[in-house]
Amino acid sequence: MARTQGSHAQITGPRIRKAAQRLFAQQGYAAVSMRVIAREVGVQAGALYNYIPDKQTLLYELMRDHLLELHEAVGPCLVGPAPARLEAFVRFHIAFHHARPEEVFIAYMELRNLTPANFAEIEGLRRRYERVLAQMLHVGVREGAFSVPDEKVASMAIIAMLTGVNTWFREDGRLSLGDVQDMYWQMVARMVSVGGTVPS
Amino acid sequence: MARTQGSHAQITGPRIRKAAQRLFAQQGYAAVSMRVIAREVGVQAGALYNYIPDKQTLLYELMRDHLLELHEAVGPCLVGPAPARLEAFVRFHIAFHHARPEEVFIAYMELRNLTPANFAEIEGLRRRYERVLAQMLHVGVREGAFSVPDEKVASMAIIAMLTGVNTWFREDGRLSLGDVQDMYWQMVARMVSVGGTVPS
DNA sequence: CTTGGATATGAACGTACGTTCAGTTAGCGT
DNA sequence: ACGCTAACTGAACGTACGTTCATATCCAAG
Repeated sequence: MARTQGSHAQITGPRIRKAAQRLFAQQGYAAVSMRVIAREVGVQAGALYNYIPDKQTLLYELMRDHLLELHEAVGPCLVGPAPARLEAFVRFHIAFHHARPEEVFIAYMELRNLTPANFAEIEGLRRRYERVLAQMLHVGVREGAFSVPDEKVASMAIIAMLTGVNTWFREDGRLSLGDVQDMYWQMVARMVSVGGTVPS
Repeated sequence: MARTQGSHAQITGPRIRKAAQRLFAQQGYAAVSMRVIAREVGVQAGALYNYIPDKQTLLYELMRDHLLELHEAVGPCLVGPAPARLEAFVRFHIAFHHARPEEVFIAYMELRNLTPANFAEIEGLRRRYERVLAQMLHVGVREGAFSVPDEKVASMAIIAMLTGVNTWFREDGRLSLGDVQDMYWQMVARMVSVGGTVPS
């Protein structure tokens, strides 16, 4: 047998990526075999190599696509006065990451399974995103709207705290995502002293 | 050959754990074989089973010991007035985690490689630590020293932000660990409104 | 109806995995 | 001096790994 009924390339390709994404997030890159991904898609392992050069590239492209999408999506947060931009960023980061738990998980957990060259690329994209927030804080501080101990440290602190939402928030819990966005914005606003100076 | 010169059980046992810790942190549980751990210790793979029942238990015990040590070490932070307790907690969490990057990395990244029973145990210990901070905030809010949108959410936000230090802080960077502790305490203090009310 | 390329199969490659166990040695207590 | 046992070796178990490739089938275009 070969080429089973109704099979098409434009369907199999994306299905491989989706299956790999789900399995990598659930069990980890090293723990998921090509044969398991293939079974999930409904083909034999050999067929995967019509769509990807190897397992490593599959992981790399999942991460890269996620980060490129992140960069595109954060664009609209970069207009308006500093406090409004920061609020938009906080709400955006929470919503974007909540909508893509698998991509986020992989992008954070599987960095060490990348080859050095691929790691450098992904790390670069991640750093670029962190600089978006750092720059936002920098402008706000210069304008007198924000006050932080250190712009880079504050941006790392804020991103870590926002990304952390994914580890505990559940859709069916006592809080809605909107509630969580409100709370985190309130905490971040206080942290950077939006709307008033805090005594030392 | 058997039993090479100068080998002793009370040395080999801890060496296995140390080697596994380093390798798991560097390459991930699934990517590290028993043979590699054994080579690192200087024995054959079979000898490992004089000290551990299996690979899974080795991972579980590394995580459990780390979390138990964390619980013991946080004890001294639980005395004094609420703001002092919170400051002690912030400084403690940063210092404790900075001193144990491998243990921290494993405890966060390898949860999904635990069997369900082991996962439940580790998750319980992690939750208990989170409740330490949540309780601290609860008391502070009741006494009027703190103001947060939600005690549980704030505790998750603070822990995520503090743990995040491990992902970027380097000993040889422009900041000392003391600088970082100061900055994070300042940000956390503002976040929970220590020392003054912040306008909405 | 024929044909050719796209799409898949399934076997095979060499290597590695976690774990067990009979056998061998080293060093201690006596 | 010597036996005992803790400590370790090295081979073996069955299974799985990522990747390649000759082969087979399907479908669309002519």
